[in-house]
Amino acid sequence: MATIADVARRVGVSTTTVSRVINNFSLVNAETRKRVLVAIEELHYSPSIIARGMRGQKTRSIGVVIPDFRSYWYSELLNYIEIEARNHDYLAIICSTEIDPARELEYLNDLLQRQVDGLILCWYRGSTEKYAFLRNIIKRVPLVVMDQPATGFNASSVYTDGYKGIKKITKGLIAQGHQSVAMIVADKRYSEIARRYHGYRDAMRESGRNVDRTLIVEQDIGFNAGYDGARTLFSSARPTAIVTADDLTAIGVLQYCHDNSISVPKDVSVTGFDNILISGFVTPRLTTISQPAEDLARSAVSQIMRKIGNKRARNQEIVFEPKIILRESTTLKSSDLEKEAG
Amino acid sequence: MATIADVARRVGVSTTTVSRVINNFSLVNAETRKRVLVAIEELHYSPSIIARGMRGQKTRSIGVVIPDFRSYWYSELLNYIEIEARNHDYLAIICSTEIDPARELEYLNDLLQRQVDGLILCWYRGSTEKYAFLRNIIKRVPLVVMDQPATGFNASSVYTDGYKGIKKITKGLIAQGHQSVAMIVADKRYSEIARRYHGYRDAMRESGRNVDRTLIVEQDIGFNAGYDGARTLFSSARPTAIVTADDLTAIGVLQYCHDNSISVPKDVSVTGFDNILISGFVTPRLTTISQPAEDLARSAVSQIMRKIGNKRARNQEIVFEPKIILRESTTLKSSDLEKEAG
DNA sequence: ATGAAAGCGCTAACAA
DNA sequence: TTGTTAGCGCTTTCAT
Repeated sequence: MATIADVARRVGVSTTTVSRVINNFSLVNAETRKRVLVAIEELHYSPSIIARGMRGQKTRSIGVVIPDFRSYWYSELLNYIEIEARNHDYLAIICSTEIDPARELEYLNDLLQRQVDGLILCWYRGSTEKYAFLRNIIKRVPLVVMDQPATGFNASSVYTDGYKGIKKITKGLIAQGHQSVAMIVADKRYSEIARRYHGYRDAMRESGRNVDRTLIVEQDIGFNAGYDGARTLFSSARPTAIVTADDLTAIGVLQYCHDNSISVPKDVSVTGFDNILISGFVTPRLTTISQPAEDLARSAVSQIMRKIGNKRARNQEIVFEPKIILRESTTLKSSDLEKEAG
Repeated sequence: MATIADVARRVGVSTTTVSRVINNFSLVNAETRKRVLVAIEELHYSPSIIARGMRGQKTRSIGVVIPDFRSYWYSELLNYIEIEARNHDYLAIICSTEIDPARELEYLNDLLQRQVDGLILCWYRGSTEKYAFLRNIIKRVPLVVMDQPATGFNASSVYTDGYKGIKKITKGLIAQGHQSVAMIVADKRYSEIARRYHGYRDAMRESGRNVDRTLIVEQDIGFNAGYDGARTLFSSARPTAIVTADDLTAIGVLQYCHDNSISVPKDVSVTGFDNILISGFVTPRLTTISQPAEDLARSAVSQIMRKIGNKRARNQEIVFEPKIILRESTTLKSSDLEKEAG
C-alpha cells in the first residue's frame, strides 16, 4: 500500500506538496503537479481515509442503525439512504440490531468509536438509560431519528405521520359500512407503533365505536405475526376489516385468509403500511399506506449534512404525509376516504 | 471526546499504562488498574478505532459489496453476515452497487482506503480491467467471492450450486410430463446466472428436448421482469412450466398468471430460486430452490477470518447443495425429482 | 511555490 | 510494574 511519502520520494518533493496536489490546492507549480499525478498513478496511490480521519477528525461516513435487514421496508429505505449519502460523497455504515435494544447501544458506541460524522437511528426503543446515553451522543455528533418522532431527548427526526394514515384508512373503512374493524399491532414501546395504534383508536372513538379489546391483537411484526394474529381474530371477533401497522403483517393475514377460504376483500378487507415493493405483487394486491422512502432518506441525510456544516443548526422535525394506496385487498374508493377525512 | 491522554492525566499515569489496562495486559498493578478503570468510566472514555487502525493496521471491519438492498435475498444474507461478523467482533460495512459494475470498483476502492481487513464481494460482473483490479486487491486484503464462483482471478468463493438445483428441478418438471418448459433468465454476464441457465439447458438436452429459443426469455431480475417475461411467454410459446432464476421474478410470473386467469399450478407450474421469506407467503406458495443463507454467511466470514489469521492460507471454493422446496406453485412430488436425478 | 515540523490517538520496543 | 519514545499516514501552520 503506497503512502504519501512513497509518492513524495519518487517525485523528489515533500509530502506537503503531494498533499496539496491531492487536495487540489492551486498553489502548486503546474509542472510539479503533473509529475506528482504521474507518480500517484504509477504507484496506485490512494490516500488513507483512516489517516485523514485521524488528522482532520472527519471520516466522511455516517452510521445508520436499523432494526432488521429482513423487514424489507428498511431495505428500500437503505437503498435511498445510501444513494443520498453517496451524493454527498459520504459512506453509509449500516448496522442492524435485530430488534435487540441492547444492541442499539453497542452499535451506537461502535460507530462513535469509528468516528462517524453523523448518525441515523431508526426505530429505537426508548428507556431512561438510553435517553441519557443519546443525550450524550448528540453533543458530539449530529443524530437524526428516523421513522418515528424523537421522544425522550432532543434531536432531529424524519418520519411519516402514521397516526394520520391509520386514522384515515380506519375511518374510511368505517364510512364504508364496516361494523367491526380490527387492528393487529406490534410492540407499542416503539413510539411510532403507538402512534399508529392511536390513529386506529381515535378513528374508532370519533365514529362512536367501542375500542373493543377483542378487536386488537398485539403481535410482533412480520408474516407469521400476521398469520397468527388473523387466526386469533377469526376465532373470536370475526372482523370484516383488519388494519395492520406494516405490510408484512398484512401479507400474513392475506395468507391466513386464503388458507381458510376467507375471501379478501369480499369477506374481509385488509390494509398494510409502508407500501413495500412486494405489496403490489401479492394476490390480492395489498391496499396500504405509502411512505415516501426517497424523501425520507433525502431529508434524513440532509439534516445530518446541515449539522455537519453548522454545529449549531437547530433540530427539525420533518413529517411526511402518508398516502393511501388503494388496491385489491379492500373495496375502498377514494370517496370513502374523503367522506370522513379530518 | 475523551482520549487516552485525558485518562492518563486524570489518574496520574502514562498513556501506556492506560493502554495496557484497556487491552487487558496482566502486568498492571491491581490498584492502578482499578483507578484507571474508574477514570475511564468517569470520562466516558472509549478508544478510537481510527487511531488503533492507524497504529496497528487493523480496523476490525470487513467490507461487503452487494448488488441491491431491494433484492430481498441479500437482505437475508446480510442478516447472517452481520451476525457472523459480530461473532468475531468485526463490523460489516455494507455497500450496494445498484447493479452498476462501475460502482463495484468505486466501493472496493473506498473500502480499501478505509482499510477494511477483508472483503466479501457478491455478484460482481467480470471484465478484463476488473480482473486486473481484483488481482491487485487480493494481494493486500483477503477477498471472498460470494454467491457465485470466482472466475477470472484467484480467490476464495462461497456459493450454492445453482446449476445443479435448476437442472434437477427442470428434469423433475420434464419427468412429470411437461412438454414445454420455459425459463426466464437474467443477465448471463453474471457467472452464476449463466450457470443456472446452463442447468436448464442441460436438463432439456439430456431429456432430448430442443432448447427452443422461444422458451427462453432474457430479463432483468425482479417482479416486473417476471411479469413481463410471463407476458412474452404466453403470447407465443405458451409453456406449461416456467423456471426462473430468482423468487422475485417467479412472483412476478405468479401475478401475471393471476391477472390473466391462468391457474397455477393447474395451467402452468412456476419455480423460483433463493427461498426468500416472502416466497412462503404468496398465493400460491412458491416452489423454489433454497440456498442455505446462514451457512453461506458463516463460511464467507470464516474464510476471511482464516486469511486474516494466516496471510498465506490457501483459497477455498465452498459449494453448498441447493435444496428444492416443494410448495403450491407446482404439482411436483419428491418422487418426480428422484426419477431423473443425476 | 515549496518544505520542515508538529500533532491527531494509539500501541509497541525498549528502558528503568 | 511503569514510563519514554517513536511512529502509523496524513494535513496544517509557519517559514523560506
